[in-house]
Amino acid sequence: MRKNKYHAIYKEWTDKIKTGEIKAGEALPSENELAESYNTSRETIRKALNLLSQNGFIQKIKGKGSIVIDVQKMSFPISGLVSFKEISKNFTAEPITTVHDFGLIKPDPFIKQQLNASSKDEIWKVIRSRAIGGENIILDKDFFLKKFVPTLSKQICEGSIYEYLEKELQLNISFAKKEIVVEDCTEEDRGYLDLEGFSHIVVVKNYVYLDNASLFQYTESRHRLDKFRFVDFARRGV
Amino acid sequence: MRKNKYHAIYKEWTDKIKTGEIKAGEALPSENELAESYNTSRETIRKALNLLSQNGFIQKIKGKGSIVIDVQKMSFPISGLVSFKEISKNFTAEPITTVHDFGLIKPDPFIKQQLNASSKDEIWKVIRSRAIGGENIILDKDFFLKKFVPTLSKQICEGSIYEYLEKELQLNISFAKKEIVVEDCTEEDRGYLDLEGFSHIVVVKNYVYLDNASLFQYTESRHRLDKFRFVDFARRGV
DNA sequence: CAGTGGTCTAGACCACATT
DNA sequence: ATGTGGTCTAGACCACTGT
Repeated sequence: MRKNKYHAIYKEWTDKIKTGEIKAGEALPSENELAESYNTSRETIRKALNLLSQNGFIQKIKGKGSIVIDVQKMSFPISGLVSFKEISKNFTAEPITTVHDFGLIKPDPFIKQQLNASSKDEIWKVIRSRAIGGENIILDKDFFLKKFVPTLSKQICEGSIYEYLEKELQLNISFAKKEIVVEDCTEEDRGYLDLEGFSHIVVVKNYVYLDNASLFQYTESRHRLDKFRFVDFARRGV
Repeated sequence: MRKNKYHAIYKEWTDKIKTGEIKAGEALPSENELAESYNTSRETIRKALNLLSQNGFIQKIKGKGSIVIDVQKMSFPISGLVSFKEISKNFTAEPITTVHDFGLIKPDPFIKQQLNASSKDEIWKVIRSRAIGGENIILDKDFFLKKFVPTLSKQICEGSIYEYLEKELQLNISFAKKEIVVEDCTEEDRGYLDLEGFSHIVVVKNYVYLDNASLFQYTESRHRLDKFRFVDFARRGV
């Protein structure tokens, strides 16, 4: 995909780790050896290794080397910015998306605040439920600023909106701020989901930004308690 | 603290952003200007700016510059590896820790598996509740491998175990894998917490590793539903 | 002691945005 | 054309680990 040298090296070693060609506890070749074998400089190797380290594949130990971290302890981190399509790969059952509401709206006070929108902005509102194994367990409420997403259709919403945004509209999603809380179920939740008597629901609020740092989407992903799972890898210190 | 040049520069600019000396949307000086003014090389400046970018302070835009991200949208990310003491800074009320159980145990099958421990390993078990505003809302269950933590006392557990581990024992906590799920309340939860009728509880499971990549702690932090909040900053892509 | 990763330098060329 | 960030190089010195 990208033509970065260090990214290619990163990819090559993530593959070796994922496939088990290198196992947890084993060491990678030293930075000097890698620099030699890839015919590149050590700093470039280090960029690749830092990526591996940040993403939880290896631990670098001064004076010793870079050793592979056990990646089995949890199914692999799917944290960060992931769309429903990516998440659902981890399920065996076939997920089904249903679009319940789709259209252009004027911002109500809540959305206006979430998206830093003005009263003149128009906003795409999309309400979708996600069924896995025959049960509707996730309710996704998406709001996009029309000035960044000029066109959208119900059909696109039945597939992957993100694929459309990135491939068709060439939008570069760059980062997101995420908040996870538990709320009381609403009438809307009860209407669209199979709640099985649960009175609360896990809400993941996402503020999504483009690469020019403008906020363009606010999303609430509402998960039935018993089906919610979030995994994360974190390095300590600044 | 550390004497890294790039880390010092990083710290200097996080301060300027946090205090509002530079506001969201404004640009930092260019990399060349910064290199000049700090009398250092551009690569060193870039290491500092990459830290700012990874931690959600700035967005770097090719051809334009590094602009400050709005950091108000959510109270500042306290994600990743944080101890209870750090979390509680964000509360106004004074938190109170109570140690309910403290001692050395032989691993039961569950803990054995969580810590990859052998039957001969000894394990410190610590059960603590956290009260904020007079209500016990968090139950922390900590398990440490004794081979990494030779001595521990009830008194230490009443304060910050992490401070003890890092300052006294000189252990370098390096990274953690985290999992967030919702479970049914247990009798233990009901015994130590003020649950107010909630039947479920948010469980944060933490697998904590030292800088030599050895797993030394497993922790379950059990939060009352209405008091749980997790925030995160994530950049997209590999 | 030799080998490892951690930091830093002073250059170079590129892709992109602005004027 | 100029200035910006993104990548890459070929060195250097340091702190740490092993023998």
